[in-house]
Amino acid sequence: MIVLDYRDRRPLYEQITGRFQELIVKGILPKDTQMPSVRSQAMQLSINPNTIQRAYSELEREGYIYTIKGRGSFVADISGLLGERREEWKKQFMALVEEGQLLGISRQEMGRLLALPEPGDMEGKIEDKGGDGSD
Amino acid sequence: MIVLDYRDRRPLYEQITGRFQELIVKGILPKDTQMPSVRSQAMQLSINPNTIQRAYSELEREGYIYTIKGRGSFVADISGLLGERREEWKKQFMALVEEGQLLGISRQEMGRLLALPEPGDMEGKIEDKGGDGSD
Amino acid sequence: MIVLDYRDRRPLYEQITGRFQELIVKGILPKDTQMPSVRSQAMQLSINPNTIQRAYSELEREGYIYTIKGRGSFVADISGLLGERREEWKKQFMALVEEGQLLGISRQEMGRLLALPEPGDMEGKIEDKGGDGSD
Amino acid sequence: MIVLDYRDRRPLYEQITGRFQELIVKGILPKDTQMPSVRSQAMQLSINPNTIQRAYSELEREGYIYTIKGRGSFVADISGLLGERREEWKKQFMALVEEGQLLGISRQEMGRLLALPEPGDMEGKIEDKGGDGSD
DNA sequence: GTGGTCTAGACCACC
DNA sequence: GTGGTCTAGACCACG
Repeated sequence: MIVLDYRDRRPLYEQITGRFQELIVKGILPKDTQMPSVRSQAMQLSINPNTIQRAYSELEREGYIYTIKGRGSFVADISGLLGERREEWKKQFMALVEEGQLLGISRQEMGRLLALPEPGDMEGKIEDKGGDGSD
Repeated sequence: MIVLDYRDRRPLYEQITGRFQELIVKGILPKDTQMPSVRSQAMQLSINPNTIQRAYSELEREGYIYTIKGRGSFVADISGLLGERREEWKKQFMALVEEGQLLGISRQEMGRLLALPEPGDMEGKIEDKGGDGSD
Repeated sequence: MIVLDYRDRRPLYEQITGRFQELIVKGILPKDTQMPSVRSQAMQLSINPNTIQRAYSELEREGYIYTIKGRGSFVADISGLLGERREEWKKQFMALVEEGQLLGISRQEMGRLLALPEPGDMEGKIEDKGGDGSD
Repeated sequence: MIVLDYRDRRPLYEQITGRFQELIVKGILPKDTQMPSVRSQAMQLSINPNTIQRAYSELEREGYIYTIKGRGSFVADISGLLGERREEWKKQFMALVEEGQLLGISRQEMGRLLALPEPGDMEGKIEDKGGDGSD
């Protein structure tokens, strides 16, 4: 379910939280689904349990999962949460847009930025990083 | 040069800084142009000199103008500043866009938000507000 | 037994659950007492049976009542439940108090907050009052 | 400035964030004061830098400090923040109080809880901690 | 030098 | 078994 990209400059824990958020928001992981245990997930990705722990802590702090000590972590009910979050996001977005205009960036230009694919999305492309999987 | 909008919910000093930023960024006020003195500007707008003072302080803090004691305030050289600012802004923008996608907001939807005029911008237009369209 | 307050901003079902919780906690409705049927209660309050249904579901989920299909709903044995709940509540309370102190709110100030009646509490008293003092 | 209490069951990083919050809220550490570096603070307390790192991350997330990479962490301007936080806190407090009343806990009883010294507060008295004033 | 991330391995409390 | 905390030590990017 989770794939790590070591070429991505974002930290691992952030890739993990992002991916799980996506799965939860899209409903692929429904409410109350048990998350993989910290240790099993760490083994499956061949990384340190602490990294998973950190990712899960973030997810819990942001309301995407809830934790019962000794039992595990579970997908939270985000139905109410999402609406609020989106409103909050829109406010921030509009504020940033206005600020950008003050810097002389036109809305048209912003539109072009939106159309851009995310950097790092087509990883293999030009340089390909050479040694990649060396470790 | 500056017009205040008392319907705007933003504080006056913010309207003023915003407007001056725009004028400076667009090159209408070129580098080293002398800014109107605090007192004259205050009189011209019929507001308290403290408000102008605060606006100028903000502008100076943000690097748009510089002040020589006893002489007045002048438009700063923003050629270098602007590039950095824009880069910084773009980073923030792209980060916010990605965050929005995680909340399930499509880039298309963001585009629509961009197309919308900011609220408060057209106050005169829609309701027509009586005679204000005159200017 | 139940009085609705349409001036209250809380949803009706929440007013109902709250009131029943009070009645059960205070022992006015002892263990195994049969609850009014959904339909009769709805009629008595002149509201939609779904609202009562939802209130009862909440009460059941929280352990205040239990339901026997085809027979009705009955007040549960809360003797054990209440102790746990209270302990849990006290933990939360003490945690919140400490957090408040970190924000610079003194315990004395908190005491004053306690002395205040909650807003909206007296609305019913003034006008309607009705049978509330009955027990 | 910071003293750790190993008898306290709270995690170390939480003791540290709490103590710094207090120092910042009380104004003992004014705005823009540089925080001790992660490594120096860790050495001074004889604990692992990761623990300090975690504490500082929390403080930054909560708006008490800001960080400039490669430069250090600094006390943030909390003047605006505090008011909002307190309002938010009061809402939570009043909600919890109401919930407590539903559980049959009187406001008087809550008042008594407020008067209680925090548990773990007196520990130092008995043993006196020995020679802590060393620095 | 600074903060930030990650690993490896340990111990605790909870259920 | 589960999550949560902590240590020790490493490497990175930034300035």
